[in-house]
Amino acid sequence: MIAGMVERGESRRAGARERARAEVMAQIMAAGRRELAEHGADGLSLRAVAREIGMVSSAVYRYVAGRDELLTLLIIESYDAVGAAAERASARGGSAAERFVAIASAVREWGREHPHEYALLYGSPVPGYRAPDDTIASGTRVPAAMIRLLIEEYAAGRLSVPVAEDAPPVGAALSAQCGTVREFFGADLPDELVLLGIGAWTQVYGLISFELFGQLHNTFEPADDLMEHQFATVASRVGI
Amino acid sequence: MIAGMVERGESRRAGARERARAEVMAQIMAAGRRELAEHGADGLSLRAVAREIGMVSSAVYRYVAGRDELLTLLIIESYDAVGAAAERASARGGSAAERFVAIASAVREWGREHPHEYALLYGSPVPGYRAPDDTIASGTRVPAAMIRLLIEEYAAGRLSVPVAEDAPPVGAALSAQCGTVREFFGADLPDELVLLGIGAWTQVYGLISFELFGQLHNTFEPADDLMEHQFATVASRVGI
DNA sequence: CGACGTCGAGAGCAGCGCTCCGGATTGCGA
DNA sequence: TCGCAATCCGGAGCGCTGCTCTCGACGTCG
Repeated sequence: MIAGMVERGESRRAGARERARAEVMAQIMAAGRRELAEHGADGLSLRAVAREIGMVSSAVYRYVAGRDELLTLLIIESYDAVGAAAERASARGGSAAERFVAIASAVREWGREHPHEYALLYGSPVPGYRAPDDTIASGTRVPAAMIRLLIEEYAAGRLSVPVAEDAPPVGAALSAQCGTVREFFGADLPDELVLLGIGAWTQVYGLISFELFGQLHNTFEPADDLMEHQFATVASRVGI
Repeated sequence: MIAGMVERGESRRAGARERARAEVMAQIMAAGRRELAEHGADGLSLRAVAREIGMVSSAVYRYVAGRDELLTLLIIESYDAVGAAAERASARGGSAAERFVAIASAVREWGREHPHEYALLYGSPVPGYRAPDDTIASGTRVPAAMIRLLIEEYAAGRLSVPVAEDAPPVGAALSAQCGTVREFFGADLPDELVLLGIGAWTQVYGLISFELFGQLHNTFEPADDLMEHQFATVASRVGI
């Protein structure tokens, strides 16, 4: 048996057992992904996952601590998926404004293709469930792509700090919080531009969420034109 | 018995039975509100509601068709509550900018006090649950308060249509959708200002949701300063 | 006063998350 | 190579959920 495995090139050091375990784990994740996509976070049933991969429910607990942990794993996976989509969109090039719109559109597109996952990431947090810190690293990829855009433009001198006299002042506490963001990126970006970026991201998020959560029903639906217009407006407001 | 009721001024036409029914219904709603506030939408259990009012679960079905209907009733109630809060804030007077910030702050405050209700209204829609049209009337009260502000300012001639040459054009389809909004209010408001209002509301919603849904964790928390700054920024951007 | 309609209680079904236990299988070291 | 120990899977079971059905009791109205 072991000889056969070695013959097939399966490293004995890797451990056939670990391989099997990894495979089952992958099956669980895949089934969980399917269940999540079809029935949503609330409908994600560990028993259904077990059924789908031909296991009894208690066996799944050997791999996953519980429903919440499976949900967390899927959240991280989804954060990375939408983050990667945003980064790909940004990397496609073009003017800064075009890249910003591309990022926003990519997030929207991903959300339309994975509404349940989007809801899991950006909708109301599942009650009784506190997102562990593991997720925040993956969760910042989308806004990071936007901020990075501003950083690049600012570094290239193509972005000027808005000096509107009626702009609200930035207090010390708020400035310190902006510093946290700046520190995270290890780059220079004035408070005003950090806040401009936050405002842009929150508006994009608000627009996409309104569409996906059905708040635009009976008014701006289909929302393609609205999104295109608003994304462009935000981009021009940012000054890129 | 009936005589006694009549003596106490209880109209016989109203029916003692109907009175009792209304009272039980009120108890169900109150218990549902408590459960919702404490355990969230997912934790809202019809059995727990029944238990709380000293009934067996099946009896509750005489009053409510099911869990979804109870949720819908609570949604409408909550929409009206936050809508009323926004309208009160707007009615407190002040400059247009002050009133706008007051509306946004009122919504934020309401959300902080009723996080589960806010999530139910503006978070991911409960899977498998389609919001009936009953809710949309109540659901538009908050954005309506904001749009109404713009309408008043525009009617008073204190608001000019932004004519930035780099502003994205408004296509025919989008303009028609803006017309729907205009028609709803029965007032005059250029497309550009409608879209400006939509943008303002989506950004305010995005900001509040980010705070309440924990997306600002480890960065802009506490978020009071950020909110104050961003709300003011949005107000000044709208031109009020 | 009687019949009808309403109401609450109870039992029951299927599903859920999760735990515990027993038997089978696997892998590693003696 | 053999045996022990770790690992793993299946089954049973607990308490919870939403929802349905039936039955007895009661109020309401003709």
